[in-house]
Amino acid sequence: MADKKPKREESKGDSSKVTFNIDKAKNFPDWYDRAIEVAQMVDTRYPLKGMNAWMPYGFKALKLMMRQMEMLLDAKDHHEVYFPMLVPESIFGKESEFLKGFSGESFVVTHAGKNPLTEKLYIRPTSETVMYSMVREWIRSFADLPLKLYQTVNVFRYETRMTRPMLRVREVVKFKEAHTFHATSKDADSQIKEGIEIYSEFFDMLMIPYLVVKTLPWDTFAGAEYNFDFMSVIPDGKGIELASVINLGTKFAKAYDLKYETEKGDHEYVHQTCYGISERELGVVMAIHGDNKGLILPPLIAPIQIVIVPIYFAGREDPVRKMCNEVLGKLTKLGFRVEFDDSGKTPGEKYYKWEARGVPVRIEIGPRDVEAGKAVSVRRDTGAKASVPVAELEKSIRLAFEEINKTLKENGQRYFSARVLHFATTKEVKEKYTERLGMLGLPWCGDQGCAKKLEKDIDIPTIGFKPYEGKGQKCASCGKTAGVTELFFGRTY
RNA sequence: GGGGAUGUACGCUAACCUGGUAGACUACCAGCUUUGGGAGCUGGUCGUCCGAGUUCAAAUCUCGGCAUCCCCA
Repeated sequence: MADKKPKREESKGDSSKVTFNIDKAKNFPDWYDRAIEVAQMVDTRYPLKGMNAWMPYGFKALKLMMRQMEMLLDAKDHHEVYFPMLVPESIFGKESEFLKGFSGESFVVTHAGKNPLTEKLYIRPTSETVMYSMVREWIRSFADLPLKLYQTVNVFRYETRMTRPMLRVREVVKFKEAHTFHATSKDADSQIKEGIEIYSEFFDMLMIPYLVVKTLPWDTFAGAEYNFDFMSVIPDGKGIELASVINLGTKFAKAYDLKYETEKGDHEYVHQTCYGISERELGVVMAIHGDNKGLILPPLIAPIQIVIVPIYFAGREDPVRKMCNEVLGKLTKLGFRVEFDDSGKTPGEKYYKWEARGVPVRIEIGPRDVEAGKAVSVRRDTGAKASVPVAELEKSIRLAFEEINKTLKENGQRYFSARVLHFATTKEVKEKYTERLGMLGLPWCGDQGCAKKLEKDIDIPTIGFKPYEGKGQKCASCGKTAGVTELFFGRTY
């Protein structure tokens, strides 16, 4: 493994200098570790696999991101709740498919001090079982439905594969899981649509490009009827699941006896959905948009949106400091998250520091600016500098934020379209998909045998499928034209 | 689950093979000085993963534990 903290790269001159020099497509793990380190997102030194300490800056970014999701959920009548972290084995094991899927990767509490517990306690790997055993008491009649809940909790999964901060962890931090309860299967289906809309809006806000696919029937979430996955790609070409929107049908309702009384007085099982996101999303934002200076954060979730760097000269500090404070006060009042870096470091060092953290806009103020009543504004994404009259700073910053968003969105789309490829036949895949990076789609008739055959043929695992825009595709396996969808393949995280 | 590698200061690394004063860089602290892209000078703080064994003497050799990383299933 390369040095974790190599010597500074040789400078090419001015703002083209970088903090480190790692090709994130070729050597993603090293790039990602360095980016996290220089941005002070999480501290990876805690001696437990897959469990990291969140540092102030990283945690603020995470909270800002999660706040957006809360606003989206609240706007659609989801209510926040909290359920316990420990689950008695008797409750955990009620839904057999769920038990099969999750018992192997759960941490289990067996002792209290030295004394063995009479019943094993599971630490939630996700909260279906905990919540449903209680919500059973909360739902009496059709008038209680739909019930849409969410909670923000840490969940624990004993990952055996390699872990990576945020992207794959054993302690998932601030897992935001929504669980909904409905009278009919039709209602549950439309809730799935709402879930997809909420998540689409969320990922659009974060400038994360994605693909929504339906998971293959033999590959659904443990205990689910069907689910949709939001998939993106990280720079090394591996697919990554951003989120899953899951229709649980009545499987859990039957296991946990979740019934409601209908208008006629009958008792019916409720229909359920669930969907969740986690810290992983932040990791993906960093991975897709970061560069060799560090992070590039969308202004929406940047803990510091604007940093003010004073340029002092001996004996002339006061007017500069005064103006910096004025600008700080003015911008803060306008609602921006602003930092005035008045530390004793040199300007250059400050530039590197705040660029590493992905601060969208930097304002430099020196004696020249004070005299002219101007400030220099620098964009993190492009490095473009502009001298702006102080009176026009607000306007200029708002415009810069818009442009940064636009740039990130376009970069994201370009990035993604180069990594999601569409083919008609396996022959074409073998000829053209030589680097085997990203995800690829092939036409598929819907038959399990055909999917397995294609998977084996091109030696890349299936991800999920989605309808084609047009018509006329032939299944790449059997050649049938009826009911053909695009089946996606890719190596995933 | 199977295999391999590694553990020295916040970080990176030297000394380990061949046992004998733990050293450099970075970071951090103090002072001076400087500031439009990682300045400099002086001084200072901090370290051999844990346990056992061998030895006059262990960072170094042996055994065990713990942790991390990598590869394979």
